[in-house]
Amino acid sequence: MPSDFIREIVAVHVAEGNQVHTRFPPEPNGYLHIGHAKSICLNFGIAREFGGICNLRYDDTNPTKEEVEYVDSIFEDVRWLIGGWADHCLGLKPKGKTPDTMTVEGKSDFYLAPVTGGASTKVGQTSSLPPSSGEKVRDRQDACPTLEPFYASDYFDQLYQYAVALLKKAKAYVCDLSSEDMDKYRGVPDRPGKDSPFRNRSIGENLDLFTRMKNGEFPDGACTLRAKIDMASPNIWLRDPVLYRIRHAEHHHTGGKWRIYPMYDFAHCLSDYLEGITHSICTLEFEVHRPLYDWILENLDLPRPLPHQYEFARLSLGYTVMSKRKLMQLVNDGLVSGWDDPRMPTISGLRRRGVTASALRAFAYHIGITKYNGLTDVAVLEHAIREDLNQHALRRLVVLRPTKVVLTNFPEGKTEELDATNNPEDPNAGTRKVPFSRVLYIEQDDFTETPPPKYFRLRPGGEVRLKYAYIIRCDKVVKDASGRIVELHCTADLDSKSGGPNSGRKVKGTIHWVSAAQAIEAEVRLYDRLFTVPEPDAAGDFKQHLNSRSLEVVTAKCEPGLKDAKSELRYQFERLGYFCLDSGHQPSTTSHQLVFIRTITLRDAWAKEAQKA
RNA sequence: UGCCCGAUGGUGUAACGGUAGCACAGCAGACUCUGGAUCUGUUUGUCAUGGUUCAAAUCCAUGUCGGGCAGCCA
Repeated sequence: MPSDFIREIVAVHVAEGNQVHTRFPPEPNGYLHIGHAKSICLNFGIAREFGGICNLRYDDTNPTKEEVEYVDSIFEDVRWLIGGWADHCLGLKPKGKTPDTMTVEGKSDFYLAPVTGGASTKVGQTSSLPPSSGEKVRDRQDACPTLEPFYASDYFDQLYQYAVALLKKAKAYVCDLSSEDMDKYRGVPDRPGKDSPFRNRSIGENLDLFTRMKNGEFPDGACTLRAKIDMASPNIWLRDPVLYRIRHAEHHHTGGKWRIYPMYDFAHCLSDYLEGITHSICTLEFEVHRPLYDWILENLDLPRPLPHQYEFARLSLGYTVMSKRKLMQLVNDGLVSGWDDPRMPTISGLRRRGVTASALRAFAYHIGITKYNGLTDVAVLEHAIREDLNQHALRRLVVLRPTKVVLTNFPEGKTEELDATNNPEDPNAGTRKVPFSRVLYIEQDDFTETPPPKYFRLRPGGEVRLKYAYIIRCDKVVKDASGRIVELHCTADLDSKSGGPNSGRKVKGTIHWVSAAQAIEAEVRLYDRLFTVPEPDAAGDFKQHLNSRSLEVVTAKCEPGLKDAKSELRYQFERLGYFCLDSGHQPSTTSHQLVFIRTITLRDAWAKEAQKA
């Protein structure tokens, strides 16, 4: 079980006999990325470890930036990530439900209870491999018939009433200052601001003005509702922050009902309160907002226990960018194929790439939770991916860049069926048959006429074992007029067959191969990291550091059984890497029936050795 | 030059006044019909200076460096 400073706080809270209730509150203005995955694993992990619930809530208070496409993708990504791990902790609510009015300690109050979404969300997989990776939620009704995530926008009525309550206590006011003037009045961090000339309007006048704001009597920007705190505070966020602004805009969830929309600071703490959140966990940049979070709740004189905010460092990953703005730029500029491009650090991109949810969770576990802003080495992610895939991936023989081999002493027309292990890490995975015949393909890299030191693959006059088959010796290199290798003539040691009585003879190298007659072709997309430098957004335009070779497409020769490859399975093409079917692939885009994506290469000790030379 | 937060090997993290540990990466070796996996060994660290204490990564002070805050974004 992971341990960090936030879990320590939660543990104390639980030891005192309290329930834990967290929430994951994304704004639906883009796709979720691996940084969100860190937050999801934290919030749902805490709920899971301490017997609590974690609500999924859209923080949708800005209608001009949010879209239903993002609402849907977020729900899908969250369910995929926590599937088989924390479904039972997922807090949802009945469709269309808004907060109940209740009385606590003689005070009128609002509350919206969660329903744990486990069974009803149809994400019940327990394996680390998702049954339908990357399948879009095309029909929102279908995805979850009776339950849905929480929406901050479902609280607009209550939020409005809380604002009125503040107004009645003379703790807020309607301010007519333009945005530019407000900037001037705010002052700068080391100089106090000055009071707005509208700061001391009467309660009656404020109430009237706020009502008229709500009724849409003023244009965008004409005025705002502000908290009356302290224009001289050293904390900028306490200098009479804006609570409501006017936006004559259609909202993806509330439609045309509202002309005023609450700001994050006002909506977030109260949404937490409404849902009975105990620990409101966010990233470090909100640390300076915490006094405001507390101020709003405290000054409303609420009857139930108040939520508290805790902050941790967001994820920075080497060789990638994380901000939604930059990711959106990559999408909009056509630099990648979409939010789910396999090179994107988005959850949907990683999923399409073949990364499993359990690998992502393992990654989140390994990086930990602190308040230190560091840069996490991608090697940690890559290790988590390989470790997970190594356990589950089915081994298959595929040649990415073929060189033809003719076994001159093997009978023409003869085909043998050889036994091959499906997964040496998992005896239950069994074996399969692969055809072997006179003409084969091997990897171009597995033969050279000029072997460097320690090269122990095939060379003229040298021997290698063909995995699961025979030891062969290269007798002759056949070239065309331009000197390009056309084929290799080899002889097989027919006494060396794998599993046979005389198979014990050792040779230095073992290589993979595919029988030419039975081979099937597939398009294989070899993805590499998107950027060439560890910190693409450190300075200047991050797009300058795009890796021009982040995608290479080859036509590979595959063992015939791969025609039945399944998108929910993961494959290891032996000695090459981990691959999966492209779930985002549209059949019309290629002449090949099969399209594989390389999730990640195998660790390659030879590449390191070769580099030394 | 205001306020808030942070600093432990190359990287990320643990140690909660009492032996600085783990993971990744690196290096060396064993094993291997995947140069994968596995196994073994191993290099490298408490930002600085003072103070408190029998004892400080930990507490205090000062400094240095890094991050955040001046949207009617979240």
